[in-house]
Amino acid sequence: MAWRLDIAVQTPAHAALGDLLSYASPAPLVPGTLVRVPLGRREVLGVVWNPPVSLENAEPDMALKPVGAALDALAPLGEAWRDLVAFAARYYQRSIGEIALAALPPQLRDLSGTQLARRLRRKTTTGPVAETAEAAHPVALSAEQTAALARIEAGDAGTFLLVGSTGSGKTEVYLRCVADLLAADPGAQALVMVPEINLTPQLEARFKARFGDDAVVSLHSGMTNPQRLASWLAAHSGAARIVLGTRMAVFASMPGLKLVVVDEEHDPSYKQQEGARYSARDLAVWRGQREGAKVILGSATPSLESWHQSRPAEGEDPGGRYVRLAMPSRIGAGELPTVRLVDMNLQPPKTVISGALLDAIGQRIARGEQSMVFLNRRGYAPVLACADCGWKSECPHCSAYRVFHKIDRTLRCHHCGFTERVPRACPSCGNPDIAPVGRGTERLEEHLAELFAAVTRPDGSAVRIARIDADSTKKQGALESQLAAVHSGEVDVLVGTQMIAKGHDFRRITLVAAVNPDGALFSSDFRAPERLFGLLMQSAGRAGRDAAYLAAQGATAEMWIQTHHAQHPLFSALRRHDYTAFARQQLEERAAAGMPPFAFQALLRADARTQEAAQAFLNAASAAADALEGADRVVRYPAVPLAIQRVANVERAQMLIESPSRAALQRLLAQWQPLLHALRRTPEGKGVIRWLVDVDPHSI
DNA sequence: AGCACGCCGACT
DNA sequence: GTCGGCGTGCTC
Repeated sequence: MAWRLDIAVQTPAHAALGDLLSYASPAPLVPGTLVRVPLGRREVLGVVWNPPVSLENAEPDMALKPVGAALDALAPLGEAWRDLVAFAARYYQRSIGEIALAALPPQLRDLSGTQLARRLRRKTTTGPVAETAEAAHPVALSAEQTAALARIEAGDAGTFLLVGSTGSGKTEVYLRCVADLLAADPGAQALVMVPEINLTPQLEARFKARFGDDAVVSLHSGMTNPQRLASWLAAHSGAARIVLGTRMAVFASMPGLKLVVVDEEHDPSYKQQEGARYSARDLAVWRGQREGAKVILGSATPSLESWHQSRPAEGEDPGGRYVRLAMPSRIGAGELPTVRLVDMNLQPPKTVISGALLDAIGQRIARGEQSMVFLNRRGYAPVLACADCGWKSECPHCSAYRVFHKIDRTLRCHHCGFTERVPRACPSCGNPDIAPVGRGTERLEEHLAELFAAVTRPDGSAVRIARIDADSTKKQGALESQLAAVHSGEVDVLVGTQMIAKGHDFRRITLVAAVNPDGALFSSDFRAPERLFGLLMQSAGRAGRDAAYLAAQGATAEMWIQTHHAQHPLFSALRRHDYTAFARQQLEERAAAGMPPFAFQALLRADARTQEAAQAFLNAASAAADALEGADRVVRYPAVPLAIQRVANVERAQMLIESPSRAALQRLLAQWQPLLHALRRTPEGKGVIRWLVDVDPHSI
């Protein structure tokens, strides 16, 4: 008896291949089984997707290749997991195989069945969660935490938006929720996601302290392949009760999943920006509903989408898809910092740090407190320019300037990576006097060191300034050691990019300053204000996290913002720490303009050798869509170049597609896909290097 | 995506 | 005379 198996293999949806490939098998392998199959001249890993079909009476219309070895030491991937993958593939316009194989640990691809069996034997101890010292003596919950926890635990399932200010103890609610769940159900598993790899170690430490080392595994791209495989296997077998990870963890195989936590759910990192452009937060919500698991979305500044979808638990206004739970008070932390706006229009021209802010930082240094200065631009200066001829440090391959990095005297393109030594003189006119324009974290660090050269710490030693950004933390372990220096109090002033705004629990910082946040206020990206508000609120949350310390110091926590637009409503809401007012104002604007969350969007992007070719493809695609069913319910905007039009000598253009109905947008995209493939073979598709669809794009 | 086959420039 | 550039085409 022979069977036909439909198998998902890693082929992109771009190819002229069907989604699933069919193979012959002597055995009716069940869906979810991992198999090795021949594809062209190589052998690849695949997942049996559909129930086997008997070939008994079938005509041999196509010679099917036989499947290779099945990895039968491994339990087949469950139906819920396959549903999640299939949904993600459909929704984000990718092939099933692409999503499925990307969701599996890479090492599974080159491990033989026997090797795998050996790995599995090594660790499959499903035991009760260890009683750790911390678990035996949990901290008392506040009234707000108790209420939120009670509401989450009240029903069997549901999605909750936990709106808690920084320091309100959201993590403790997650921990309790997980603890109660695991105690009540010996087979239950919990998935906890954080936006960035950097945040996993501290979360892991906290969960392991509570639940023991064996109960917890991590899943993120910073791990080695063997580590990832081990974690994945532990999750898949149920041995790991808790999986912590970044967005990729949303696809972890967890047969007992009962709870999903998405911490800092508003964070843009949850949206994958390469390959399959999925939103791990949105998939987490879908997965929770599909599997009957509870989902907790946590944030101090929720995404406007989530806010809009949610309604208060005790409200007169029902109908939200998520239950909104508020935890406005900080626990063990001081009051939220006082927000001080510095109107830069009233400062002398070219002021970098206003006198008042300098004084405030200086006083803190003298008292032995720490300050954090935040500037979202790494490098020394964003541009190098010649005052004589007007030459600027443009990247020859991109429509962007190369950033001046003084440390190694290079000009570096942050888009394509092209790096050169800084020229001694202007390459255009020979003038030796070329100067940096604007400032990045490197220059700010240097500037602050000069300004505070004469200031001493309480013990009489010199001021210590540190910088944390993507450049300073490139080396393995660099971030950890730099953070440790801040925690130990060695550092007085910490300069950095948004990397330092997120999550880190600094106890002695009493002042946070954003020295130049204005860029996002008038950005062409309609989501920029939302991101800025979240980032500033999050940054503010770094100050005054330890009430006892503040009291001992007799200090108050402050958030300083230097701006040329002090009257902007964003800042007035920030000043009151009033997310609700900010959200209301933004949602009114969005509603009036028919933008998300009141509309649903997708982008069609094309990359080509020339801008004309890229746009020609998009225009042809748009014309082709006219004939599609339901096209009248979807608006297609004209093709435009991307904000950074050319990267690495590739011209980029995009077209926005929008509809008030998600279903209508989805229907159009599904029908469009085959037309787009076909278009590449036409004259309009000539010169197109690649095209892609981005559903629910984050930046436009 | 891989990985082939297939035609045109600088090297043993 | 070969090694190798990446341009089209195929993979159940």
